[in-house]
Amino acid sequence: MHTQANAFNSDAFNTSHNHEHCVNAALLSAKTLCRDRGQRLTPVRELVLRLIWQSHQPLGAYELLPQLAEAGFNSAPPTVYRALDFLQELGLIHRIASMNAFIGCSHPDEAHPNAFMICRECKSAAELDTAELKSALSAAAGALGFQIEQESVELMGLCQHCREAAK
Amino acid sequence: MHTQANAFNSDAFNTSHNHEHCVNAALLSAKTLCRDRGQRLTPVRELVLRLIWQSHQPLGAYELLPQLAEAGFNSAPPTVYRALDFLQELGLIHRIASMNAFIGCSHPDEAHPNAFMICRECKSAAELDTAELKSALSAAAGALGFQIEQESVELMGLCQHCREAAK
DNA sequence: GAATTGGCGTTATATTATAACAGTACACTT
DNA sequence: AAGTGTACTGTTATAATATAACGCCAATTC
Ligand SMILES: [Zn+2]
Ligand SMILES: [Zn+2]
Ligand SMILES: [Zn+2]
Ligand SMILES: [Zn+2]
Repeated sequence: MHTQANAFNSDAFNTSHNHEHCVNAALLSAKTLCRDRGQRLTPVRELVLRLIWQSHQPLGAYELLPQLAEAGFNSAPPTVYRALDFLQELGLIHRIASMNAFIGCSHPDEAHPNAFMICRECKSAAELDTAELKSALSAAAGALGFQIEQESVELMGLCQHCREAAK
Repeated sequence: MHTQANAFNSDAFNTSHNHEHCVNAALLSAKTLCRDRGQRLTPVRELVLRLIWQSHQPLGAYELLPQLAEAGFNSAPPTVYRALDFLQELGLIHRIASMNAFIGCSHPDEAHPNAFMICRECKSAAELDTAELKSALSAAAGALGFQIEQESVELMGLCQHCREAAK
């Protein structure tokens, strides 16, 4: 079963759901967010967002290009990077620095750290719930006088699914 | 004052010390570690390690090339990347993915997560003490059935030094 | 000292990302 | 509706980061 509520619960590792629902919910939410902020979710941007959301695995910019071409858009790097920058600035996607790849944000309306679990087996990535994590980070850094402005947490490992499959 | 003990206390933000001591201690420690593991700290590798340690700021591979050339080594990318890979595998340096850059490890003898604070002002980076952090991460990820194998934490912000200077 | 291994030099190329400028669509004013 | 400015996109070129592949030499092993 799959409700809008859990479309945003970061459970990308559970692949046994109708992911099209997630994608549609994310697009709807993105449209609202853009309207609220006076930004335009143009066709290229919307397509890029859809393509990224369709994948549970972070996608590289150059993986998107052929799909843009297929949809009749210009498929030169600047096109996709511009869309990615826009989506990132609005908090609709995150960049996974260790992979040079991008993935949809599961709760773009609230400010939160960039924190992901990435499965080495299925390559899926899911956002980490970060209320407690954030305070642990602040405490650790604050003890050394460091004031955090932006977090990036990327945890590599095995998701539950792949762990069970490996047994 | 500056003892070997605090050469490894991660306080890269405190620039008011004789950093040459840190560098020498790191090189000495690297030599021991290599000998123990039957690895060779060749001249190129040693120079790369020294260059990286000399900087409190993470250095990119291509920043090292001219300095290798100056020292009479080949200065093509593969040379420096091979040295960097070697040093990384031995845990002597860390890669900061969000910056495509490398920095010396302040405690290469003990296994630990890749966790850094990076100052946006002075660009210095310092390792985070991670005993508690690690358990916070494991707890957060474990609650979702994710088994962490490798951590990467990169915190951007302002170090104490720059924070005080900004007042 | 022959064979094997590991490290380096070298050339070429892959991958990721941005600069710069021209044209086009949209939003806003009048 | 026409004019005007702005934001978005197309296009070409190039920068920045990283790796593949191969051959040579030096060290280690047998
Ligand atoms: Zn998010
Ligand atoms: Zn998995
Ligand atoms: Zn370290
Ligand atoms: Zn600073």
